[in-house]
Amino acid sequence: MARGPNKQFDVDEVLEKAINVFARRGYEAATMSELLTEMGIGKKSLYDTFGNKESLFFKATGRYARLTYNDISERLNKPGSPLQNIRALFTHWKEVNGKPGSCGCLLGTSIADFNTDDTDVALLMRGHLQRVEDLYVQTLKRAQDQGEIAENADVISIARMLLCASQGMSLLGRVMENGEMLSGVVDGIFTLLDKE
Amino acid sequence: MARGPNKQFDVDEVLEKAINVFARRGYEAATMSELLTEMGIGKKSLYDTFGNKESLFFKATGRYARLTYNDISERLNKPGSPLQNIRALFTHWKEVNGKPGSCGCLLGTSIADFNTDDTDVALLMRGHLQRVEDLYVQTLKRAQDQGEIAENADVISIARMLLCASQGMSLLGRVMENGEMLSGVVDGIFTLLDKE
DNA sequence: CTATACATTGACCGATCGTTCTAATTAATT
DNA sequence: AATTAATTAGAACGATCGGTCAATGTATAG
Repeated sequence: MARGPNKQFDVDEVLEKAINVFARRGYEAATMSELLTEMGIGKKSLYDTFGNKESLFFKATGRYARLTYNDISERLNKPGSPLQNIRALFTHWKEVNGKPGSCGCLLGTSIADFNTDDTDVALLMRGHLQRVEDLYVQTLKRAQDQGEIAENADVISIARMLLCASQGMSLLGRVMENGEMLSGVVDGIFTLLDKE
Repeated sequence: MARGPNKQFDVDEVLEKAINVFARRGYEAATMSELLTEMGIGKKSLYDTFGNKESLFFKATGRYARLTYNDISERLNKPGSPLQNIRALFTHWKEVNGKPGSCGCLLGTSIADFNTDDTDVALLMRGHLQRVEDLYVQTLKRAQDQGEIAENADVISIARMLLCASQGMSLLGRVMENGEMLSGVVDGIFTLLDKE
């Protein structure tokens, strides 16, 4: 009950909790009561700090996109084989999304859930997807330089296929109870990609 | 205002309208008023015929799954090259999902939106995905028989990859305004698959 | 010490949600 | 002609939604 002139909670920390709720329940289904309980802060604090629900969602997706991009970037830019880095990334996602109760990618589920007509959220998502696509392109080009895939391979198309598959994986992970399906997906991609 | 003892509307026809609303807005965001307006029937008729919102959604997804399965089956079982049939199917989806304002696959968006914890809807979705996977497997096996892909190719994994990619496509189609991205996805898949 | 900024709880708001129900109406059946 | 099944519009329901506000308390800054 009242803690003085400094915020008594870490903004990023409670935003992380909000991300979890939105990812698990979806934008519409997530109620403010749920968010409040999970975030563990007062109603007034929430509205003062994050604005209304849509604004909170925008901040949550923004943070999620930033963190996700950094994570992908780090994993793809590890030293060694670029192609193996891609494979390791997808294997990582297979494990994360294959767990029972996995919620998938907040951005992916939000594309389906949030009305993306022409709001800021839609722009945020397009920008994120574009940047991740670029990460794949750069990595695939390095794979070309190292002779891992064919010189004349269409890296942009392959990058887009990877982007698409990653979203599909997080979606399928939500509904399939065992990770078997996702293992197959990754195998399917790389039995093909390894032949390049 | 009152039309006698026979239903004055075609059940499947208004269910089709409901499918559109759910696909466009998502389960939670779609309100009964919206559904009523779009379906063009009275409130009592709706509740008498379809039960409550969840039951209506279940019937809508059921019909959608059935129609989708039949469409896929028909396209994959056309005479000629099985591999080309798969490619034609994905090219078709590229065009459908690439259109501005496309809503994507009702089942895909519902996976993200509807709470799939352990309801009938989740079972319906798993069953549908499994059946479509089987369609791909059968088609890929025929492609093997005809020497279109390698004898030792892991057709189950490739089938799962295709299933995953198709869901990713319908998701990306919702948020990307131009079909360029999806064209790349299809090209990416088949530049790889053609090498098998 | 005083003032200020931030916190908390909880009551409260109007709007809308999904749903039920009543009343009136119509057309086919018997 | 009477009955029955299906329709419609619309009133009304309690619940819950997102959001606001007032009252109160507390730690820091000057």
